[in-house]
Amino acid sequence: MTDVEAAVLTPSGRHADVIDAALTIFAAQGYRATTMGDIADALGIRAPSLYNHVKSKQSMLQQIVLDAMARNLADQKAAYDSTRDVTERLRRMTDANVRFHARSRREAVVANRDIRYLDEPCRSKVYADRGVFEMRFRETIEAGVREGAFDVRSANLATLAIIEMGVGVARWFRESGEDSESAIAYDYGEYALRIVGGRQLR
Amino acid sequence: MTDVEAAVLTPSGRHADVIDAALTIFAAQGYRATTMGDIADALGIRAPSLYNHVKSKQSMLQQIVLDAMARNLADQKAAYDSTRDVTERLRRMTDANVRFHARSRREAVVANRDIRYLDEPCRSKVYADRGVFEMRFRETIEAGVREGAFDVRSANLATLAIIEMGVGVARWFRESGEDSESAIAYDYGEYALRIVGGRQLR
DNA sequence: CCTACCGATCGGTAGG
DNA sequence: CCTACCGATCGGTAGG
Repeated sequence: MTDVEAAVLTPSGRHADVIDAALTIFAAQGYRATTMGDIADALGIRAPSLYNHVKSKQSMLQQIVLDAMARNLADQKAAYDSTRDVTERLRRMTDANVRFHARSRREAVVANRDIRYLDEPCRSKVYADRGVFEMRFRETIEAGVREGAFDVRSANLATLAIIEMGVGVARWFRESGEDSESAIAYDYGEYALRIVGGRQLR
Repeated sequence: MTDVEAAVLTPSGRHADVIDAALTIFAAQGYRATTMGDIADALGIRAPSLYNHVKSKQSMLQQIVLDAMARNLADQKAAYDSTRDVTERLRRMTDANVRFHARSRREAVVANRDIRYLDEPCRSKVYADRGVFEMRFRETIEAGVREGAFDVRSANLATLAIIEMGVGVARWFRESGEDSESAIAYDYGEYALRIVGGRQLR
């Protein structure tokens, strides 16, 4: 790397480095139990130096959670828009949710566990996003029941069960584990269709 | 209540009152964000007075989590031992897990979210208990696959999906909600059988 | 990016 | 069950 490249990359890249270190430590220890000193240690600097790159501890949490929620919602919307068949739509939304929780484990853990420490209006925004997220599953399952493609007593309960099993992936997934992200996403897509009583591939 | 009854009940009942107040506030705010002053406020006393009833903030967390884990494990074991039919066994264990997470919402939230703040050797004990808990599901599903009662690619993935959807109940269940504890327990029992490809009642 | 430091908060103890 | 208080920690600022 030339000096010019370093001069250009370092100022902009440093912010991302700080956020990434914060993300790792927030996920491992919890937001409230993480000190600015912990984050600084991970970067080999002193705590006050962090304030050259981020505004506050709270601002890091907000960036992490808002960005993660936006990505999960965008992936879900792409899955939703990719087909008009309810069976395929439910499978693809479940697949997207599982992949998000496998790829963005740290973000998912922090967003779910530390959402309560978000200052307003950020916290309300995240709850609202979550409502939209749930609604797309619920409406898809309700549509499937109306069309006769699915057979389940409560679309709401099925929605919550399908979402929660995907959220759980963030808690135990390891890159080095027995099942690949794709294997898990595929199987969980099948589970979702089984839960709602829909037709499956296998 | 007579004075004698009050004299007998108050000293022993006070410890339980403190734990219950701590449990409510731990669940709402998180262990690290809860101060001894918060718990004292809920009881109408001053923070130092709490130490007449409990040893420390940490000891309250340990009692709450250890007790909850023991109850969930005991309920699961009763379900496991109540039948030798794998289908009925899986249904009943799922039912017990859902009922635990609906009845002991606060305990479940604290146990799952704040387990990392448990001092050793308590933390290791809880992880070990969790291993036993998972193993009973895994073995039941594996047995069902061997017997031909279930049809699922990965017993491990099905185990995690079934457990996690039950854990999720603690996050949204309300006594006043649309579905009763029994309705949810029943439907989730069906979901579990559907996930593993087993026969269902409906 | 650093050192020095401030104001606030917290778990727990002393002593009654 | 209380008041008074201690030692430690923390997020953030000043000033360089």
